[in-house]
Parts: sequence; C-alpha cells; structure tokens
Amino acid sequence: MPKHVRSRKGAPGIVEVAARAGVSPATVSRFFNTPDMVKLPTRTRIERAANDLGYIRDRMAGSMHNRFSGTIGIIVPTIDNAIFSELIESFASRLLVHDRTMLIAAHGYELEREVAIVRSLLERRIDGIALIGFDHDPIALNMLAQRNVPVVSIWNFSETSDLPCIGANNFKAGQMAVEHLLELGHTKISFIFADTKGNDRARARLDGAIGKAKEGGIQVSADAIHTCSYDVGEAKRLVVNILKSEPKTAIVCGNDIISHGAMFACQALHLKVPDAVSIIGIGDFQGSAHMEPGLTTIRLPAKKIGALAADTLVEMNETGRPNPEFRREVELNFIRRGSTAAPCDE
Amino acid sequence: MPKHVRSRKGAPGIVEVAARAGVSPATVSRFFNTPDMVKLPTRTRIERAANDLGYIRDRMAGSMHNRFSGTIGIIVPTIDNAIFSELIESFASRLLVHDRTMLIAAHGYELEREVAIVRSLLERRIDGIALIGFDHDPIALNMLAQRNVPVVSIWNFSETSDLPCIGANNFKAGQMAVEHLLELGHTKISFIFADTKGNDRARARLDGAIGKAKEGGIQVSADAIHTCSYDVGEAKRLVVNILKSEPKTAIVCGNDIISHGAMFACQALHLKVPDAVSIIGIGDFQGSAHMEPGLTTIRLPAKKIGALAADTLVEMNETGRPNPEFRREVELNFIRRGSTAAPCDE
DNA sequence: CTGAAAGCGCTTACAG
DNA sequence: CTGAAAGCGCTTACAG
Repeated sequence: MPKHVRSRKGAPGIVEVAARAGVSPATVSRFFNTPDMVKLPTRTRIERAANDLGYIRDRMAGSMHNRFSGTIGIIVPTIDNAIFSELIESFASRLLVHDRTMLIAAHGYELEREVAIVRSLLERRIDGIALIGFDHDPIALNMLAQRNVPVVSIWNFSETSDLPCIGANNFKAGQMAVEHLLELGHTKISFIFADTKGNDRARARLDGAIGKAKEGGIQVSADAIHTCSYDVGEAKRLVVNILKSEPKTAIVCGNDIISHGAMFACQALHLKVPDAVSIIGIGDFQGSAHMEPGLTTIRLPAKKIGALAADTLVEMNETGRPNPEFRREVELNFIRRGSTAAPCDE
Repeated sequence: MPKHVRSRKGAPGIVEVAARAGVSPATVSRFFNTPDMVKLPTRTRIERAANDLGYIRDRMAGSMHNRFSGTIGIIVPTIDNAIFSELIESFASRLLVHDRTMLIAAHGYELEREVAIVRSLLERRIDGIALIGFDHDPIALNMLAQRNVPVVSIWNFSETSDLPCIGANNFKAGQMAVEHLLELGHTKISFIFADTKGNDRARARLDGAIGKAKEGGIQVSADAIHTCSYDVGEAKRLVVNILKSEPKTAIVCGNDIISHGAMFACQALHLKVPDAVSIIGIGDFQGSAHMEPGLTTIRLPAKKIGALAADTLVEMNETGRPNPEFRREVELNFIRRGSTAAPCDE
C-alpha cells in the first residue's frame, strides 16, 4: 500500500472518469485533447462521467508531455499604476481567448529584480513572455533564449531591436508633443520626464521632445529638463516649484501621470490652463479625457498592444518560430483637448 | 529510441545535474527541497553543477508529488482600474516573499464568468484563491470546496460570512461618509453608487449611507440615489445632469472613481468645491490626495488587505486548515481634505 | 547522509 | 476509433 503524503485530496482523476465511462484512460485523454479522434457515443459517455464526478483536468500533469504549459508571462515595471493597467487587462483577456493563462510579475523599475523573476517564471514553465521595452538584464534574456522561450518586447518600437517588438515609436511621441506646442507658438517650455535610466521608453520620448524643440529653434537649457517618478503627488510638487521660479508657458510631460500632477499644480497656483500654461502629456490614461480642461495628449494604443502581444506569443508557440525577426509598429494618436492653447502675450 | 515530439528543448534536468555532480538525482532533488539533509561538500558540488548547466527547476513536475503547486489565484472584477491595482500589487509582491506565484483573472463584473475562471485556475492547480467580496457563484464555490482549496473573501468584512474574510466594514464606510456630511450640516445630498447587483461592497456602502442619512433625519427620496459604473467619464456626465436639475449641496460617491468624475463635473459647471458642492468618496485612490481641492474620502487599506490575504492563504496551506472560521477586519480611515465644507447659506 | 525504485496524473506512439 | 504500456521530470518512502 503506497504511503504517500496524501493523494490528490480525493479529487477524481482521468482514471476514475475512464472507469465510470467504461473506457480506457487514454480515450479520456483524447476526449479532452483531440475530441475528433473519439467516436460520438464514446464522447457522450465520457462527458457524462466527467460531469458526474466533477472532474477537473490537471494541466500540470499534461504539460509534462505537452511541451507547452498553457501559461504565458508578462513582466511590467508596476501593476499599481494607470500606465500599464489597460495593457495588462487586454493582454490577460486576449490570452483567455486563446485558452492560456497569464503569469504576471512587477519589478518596480528595478531591472536587477528581473533575473529572479524570469527564473521564477521559467520554473513555472511559461510558454512565452512579454517584457516592457528594450532595457533588460542580459542574464535574464539569456535564460530565456537558452530555453527557446518566445520573448516579445512591448510598448516601444524600434526597427533595429534585438528582440521582436510590438509598440509605438516613443521617440516620435516626444516629437509630436513638442511639435504641437511649437505650432501653437510656445518657446518657453519645461520638460518633465520619468527617469531614463533603464527606461528606453522615457529616454526615447525625451530625446524626441528635445530634438524637436531644438529643430524648432528653441534652446533647451539643462535646467528646463526635470526628472519625475510615476507619481501624481511628486509631479504636482515639482511643477509647483517650477512654475514659481521659471516663467514657462508650456509643459511637456513624459506621461499622463505627470500631466495630471501638472494640471493640479496649476489649479493649486490659480494658473489657468491653457491660458497661462499649456500642458501636454503622453499616454492618454484613464481620466485624462475627463479632467477640466481635458488633457491634450499623445495616445498610445495600450489595448491593441496587449492584444497583439498575446496573439503573437501564442502564434510563436503554435508555429514553433521562437524569436523571429518580428516587429510591429502601432500608431500614435494626437488627441487635442483643452489643456493646450497658444501662449498669451505678456 | 523514444520518439517524443521533442524532449524539453534540450534544457538540462535533474538527471544531468546529478551526473555532473556525481550524485543521484534524489540527492539533487533534496538539495533544492531540503538542503539540510545534504552534506555541505555534496551541496557545493551540486550547486556548481546546477550553475554550470544553467539548470532551472521544473516546479510543475515537482508539484505532482508535492500536493502544492506554489501558485495562488486571485479573481478581481477588473484589473484596468485604480480600485484594485493597489491590492493586486501588494498581493503579488507579498506572495513573492512567500515564494509563491500569482495567477490573476478578471471577470469584468460578470459573475457568471467566475465559474469558467475558477475552473481554469483549478486546472492549473492553485493552492488557494482570493475572491473579492461575498457575492459568488455557488458552483464556483463548490468546486473550490470539493478540492479543499483555501478561499478567502477580501475587501468586505462581515462577522457572519460563509467564507473566511479579510476586509473593511463597507457598511460603516457608507455611514462614515454621510455622517461627515451631516455634521457639516448638509441636508440636500445625492447618492451615487456602483450597481449593487452582484456587488456586496457597493450594496453595503449604499445601505450604510442611506441608513445614516435617515437616522440623521434626512428624507432620502428614490431619485436622490443614482447608479454609476466605475468610469470617470460616466460619473462626470451623470453629476453634470444631477447638478443641473436638482439643487444639492453634497454628493456621496460610492467610490473615488465616481468622486473624480464628480469633481470634474463641478469644475465643468464652474461650481466651486466645496463652497457650492461638497464631495466625498470612498477608497482613497491614487490621485485623490492631489486633486484640487483634495478629495475627502474614507480610506480602505488596500495594501494591507492584499498583504494579509497573501499571508493568510499561505498559512492555510502550511497549517493545512483549509477554510477555517477566519475573519479579519481592517480599519477604515476618514481622510478630511478640501472637497467638503459646511453648505453655504442660500 | 545517500541511492534505487516506485509513483505523481496525464499523454502518446504503437498496435490493433 | 480504442487500449496497453512507456514515459514526462521530479519526489519520497525505504533501505542502507
């Protein structure tokens, strides 16, 4: 008599279902995996038996042969933030459509933690993984490559990336934001962006913004460029300080979180937006459309990126091409709302 | 010669590590699971071998004996929303501390989808699951109970719940919000709450709010109570309509998302908050503190709930008490900010 | 402290 | 279309 700790809590297995249906376990397995290979009457019997017993498949056991676990990972900088929540939701629900499950982890913008996270996901046998942007620990990337796990970099786009990617041209997003301000006639512009260390998206946006400003003949002094974390309160405090000391007519924010803080800062200082100060963001997060005034911003199609990423990873599994030269650029949308206008004469 | 589809992509297994270290596979297994049972020099050899080969454990294979998979599930109404993001983040990071992984799914406030989701999580052999609130499909609950999978209901608290729970007293949250308004002297109050169907948290809040208002001698007519989804834009439109037609001095919002919309509505109508209209929310989400004026609200300790839920589920695994009479109430905090004041004389 | 062997729940060639 | 048997990668009594 086997003396196992406890066999699976008494839950019925494929063997019990087979016995009840009067078939072999192999046939029950086929019923779930390749139903077409089972004759209809047999199918009916198995279905009944499975339902009667309340049978639930053990995909972990199945995965031992299957090469695939049905689980796909995603690592984001943070979950607790409007930035990626739309992406995560669409990625997850799209995976569900493909009968896959999402394993998610956040590194809190500390790239070093990525190695441990990747390892832990790999231990769970993920079939693929989505990573945000291009800045990653080579050790983590190596572990993935060694095991031939499909990887896609999402959010940012580059024609020359090492990883397959699905995302928007963040450089262009920065350009577009500044271009709009230039067209309106702004010359005194503040740049507030997320820390660009280990964050290629922020870096690309900032480079695009500064580049465009210089093209437009604006001289961008170092003290017009500020770093701010993804925090409304911090952004608000920062912008209050900036507006108190530097006379600016416009603020380009590296993302909408910062824009929200900037809007509140102006309200706190009783500076009218857009009359006294124009504010433009990047992202178009929840709420940006409904603030007063509405936030002018460059929209990134987060939902689309999430869905495409899910589709792509699943396809890579199914076709067996792990890391092809796959790249997909999604469009950026300039959304004009009320937070920007031509500068007033002084 | 075995003709398998393809054996694990050439990734080294326990057998390869054992060979390289000159020990048996059993010892390698012990090295990872119960290192104390392995002599130090042996340990060193195995560690070297594992590193040299880039070995990564296959927890799925391990789980087949282990009774536990190391994976814990959580089902939320939505990921794409400030409401639960703080909770999710803290739940996930706390699980990481316990060396567990989070499997998450969203049902989009459609409770019927919960059955399919629970089944899919069960197929992945979750060791436990956190569900939001008390309203759940009995079939789903049954599947969980049959397999003895620990369940905890989070977010809401009740002394008489069927499920173990960790959460706040949402009834009281509703009371507290209205109590504050009564103390300020408001009598013309609008109630805007999420749909209470299948949502015990919203129901409890609304009941608490209405009850307290009646206690305070306010007559609450049916048309003072409005339903609104978790959407800033919808809340804004609704509040604009309300304020145009009904003369109110205060608005109680069932959650901060609605409050944000209400604040923007007032700004759009050029009604000063709190002078013309007081607004109070429940939740204290990101951004609530930094709006202008800051939002008065009843804070739910989302981080704490998430961490406690993770700890509790892990503990239930370790002690083997699956569904005890476990209940834990977390405190509610009244946060007074600028969005509420005594009503002006008319 | 360590190894040989049986087994976890399922899948898949192979043979009918 | 179906069954018997071997095996997925690891763990765990059992025996030393």
